[in-house]
Amino acid sequence: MFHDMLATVRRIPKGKVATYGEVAAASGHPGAARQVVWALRAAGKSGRRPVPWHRVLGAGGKIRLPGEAGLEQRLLLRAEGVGFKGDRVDMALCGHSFPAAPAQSPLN
DNA sequence: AAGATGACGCCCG
DNA sequence: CCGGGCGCCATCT
Repeated sequence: MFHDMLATVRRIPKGKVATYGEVAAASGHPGAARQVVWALRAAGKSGRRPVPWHRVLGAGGKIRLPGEAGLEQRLLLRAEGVGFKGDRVDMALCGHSFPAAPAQSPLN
């Protein structure tokens, strides 16, 4: 399950970002933003696949990561060329638009 | 099975 | 704009 979230997060291109809610919806689990969190947490612990966790933000482009991790995330994003609006990420510029990938409906 | 946890999201004050 | 509270959903103990 969290695998879906991680897969979606991995699809976020460099220089772009997405919110937990977006990732959840794009993963086919709308409303399961918390599962994205859980997935990223689990990924950071067990999995250590190149999951661009830093490209995942809270609604409005707010960094929800506490402590140094949050600073780290900001640095990484800036390093990728993500535009910032003060402490917030400029979603209007770097907000990644998912191809609407409903995991249940590959048909289209 | 019930209770607790979480890097959330949105409404209200 | 910020803080607080409640709801959501999957997983773990």
